[in-house]
Amino acid sequence: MEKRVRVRFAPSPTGGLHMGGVRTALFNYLFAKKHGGDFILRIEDTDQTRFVEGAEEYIVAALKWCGIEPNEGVGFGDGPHKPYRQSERKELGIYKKYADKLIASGHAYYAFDTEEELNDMRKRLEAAKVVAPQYNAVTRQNMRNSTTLGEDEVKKLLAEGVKYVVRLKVPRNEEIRFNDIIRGWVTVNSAQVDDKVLLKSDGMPTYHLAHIVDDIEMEISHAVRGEEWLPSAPAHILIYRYLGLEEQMPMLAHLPLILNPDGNGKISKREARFPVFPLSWKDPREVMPYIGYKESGYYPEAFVNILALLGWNPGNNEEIFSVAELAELFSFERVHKSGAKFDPEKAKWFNQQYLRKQSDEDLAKAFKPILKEKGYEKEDAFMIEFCKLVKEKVQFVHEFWDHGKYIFEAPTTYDEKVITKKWNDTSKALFTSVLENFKSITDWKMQTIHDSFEELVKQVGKIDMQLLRVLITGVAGGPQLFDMIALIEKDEVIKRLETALNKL
RNA sequence: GGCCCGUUCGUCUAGGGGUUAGGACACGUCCCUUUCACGGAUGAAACACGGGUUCGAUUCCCGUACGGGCUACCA
Repeated sequence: MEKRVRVRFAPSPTGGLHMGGVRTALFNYLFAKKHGGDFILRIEDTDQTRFVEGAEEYIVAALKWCGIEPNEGVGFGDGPHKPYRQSERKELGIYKKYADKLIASGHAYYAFDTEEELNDMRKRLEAAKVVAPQYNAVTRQNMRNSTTLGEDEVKKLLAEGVKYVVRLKVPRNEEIRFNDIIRGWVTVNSAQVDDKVLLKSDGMPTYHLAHIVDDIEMEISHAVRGEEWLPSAPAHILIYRYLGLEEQMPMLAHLPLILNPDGNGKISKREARFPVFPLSWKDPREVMPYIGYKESGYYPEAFVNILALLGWNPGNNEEIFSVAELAELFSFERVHKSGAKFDPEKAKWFNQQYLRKQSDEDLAKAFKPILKEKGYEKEDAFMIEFCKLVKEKVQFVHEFWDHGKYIFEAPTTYDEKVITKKWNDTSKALFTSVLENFKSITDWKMQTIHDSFEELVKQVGKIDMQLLRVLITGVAGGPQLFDMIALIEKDEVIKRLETALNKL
């Protein structure tokens, strides 16, 4: 029988969750949805030295904003496998049990080496031109551990409470093969794998032990994680094997990385000239907060859509997908092997697509507080009409201001290019007649203004529309001219025309 | 350095033994609009290189180059 699909997103709370992490969470979520399975949030807080205040809360909030909510785990309700925080699970003795089992079966051992001794070992190996110094089948023979020390000595050290770690006893030369859903068969020789620390001297498990124990105990069916874990996967295979759990081992899927748009390498929060966090993140160790996608004006649906198409696509030419559609379409077979450079320009385009789907009413509602900040308040009908007029020019709601502020504010300067090119001796008389014409209009509606203007043109000849636009708004471009004039309202238009005629 | 993974327009990608190698973003031109944008049309733009295998390779295999990841009592 097929195992029930149970996947997990298992970040460590060492900082804000960035877009790479969100994408990993997303792919887990989509896979779970697709197969009617479970999606779990597990917090891997086994490194006490790297714990960052607020990180866990941030992870939960970010997932909520993105709409990719786990149905089990920290912040989303306990399931049958609680607790979901590894520090709490450690207190329950869960990991030690497994470590002891490995020691008992001879697949792990105690190591008493101090930091200095480890450093000395590396220095010695480097001096001897060993290419990759590591604690392994060869070097462990010269170190202080339970494979070299006598049984009595080990017992004595343990009884004395001497600090120790538990290391995995990796064989000297053995082919390790595993089948990655995305990458296919990967083969590594165990000589490349070091004797990984399983239990640290503070009693905490390392990632290597903890995630395996938890994946087994939480009945995880697929371990979906970033490519950076590929090199340590062989060690993980060994742990499952030595625990006698190879049969229950989750399927492995290593996701390609999201790379920097310029230059290369993994996306880094420091260098990026675009947001890397879903929500703004204030690191307690740093002064400046990092602005997020949310604060930059992105819709969560757009953000998720962008992420989904980084390293995956459905195989057709479509690009706009809701989360539900993505869940329907998703499969690991269509996930790439190679990393994807993130393109901030295309990200904006995605947001624009989602903005256009919004109703004028919703856009008006969203823009209202921004306008208020600028010092203007207008009734709803006005706002809706305004958004309708300007929406096709913007990618973000806050851009309504940049592209439409002249509707609220009279111009202080006039587009020089247009004025130099088009303003001449006859202009003043011409636009004075426009002013008079406008003054005579009683029914200030787009069609009426337009018709009246047409009549005037018949009498006085061609009037430059762009010049008219510049006199009223100061800028050369903008939305449909007569729609805009109607929106600005009669008194204001007349006032602006008078001012312009005086100034020019 | 070593190991692992990868490589189709600038970027995201489709495709896959025989194609005019398709789409999207960005860019150019034109049309629409008495403006800008939207929209439409169109252009420029790619199979990293070298060897095989094959009647035929961008597609399969092997090398090389390049890129990335890992190389901690971090995840």
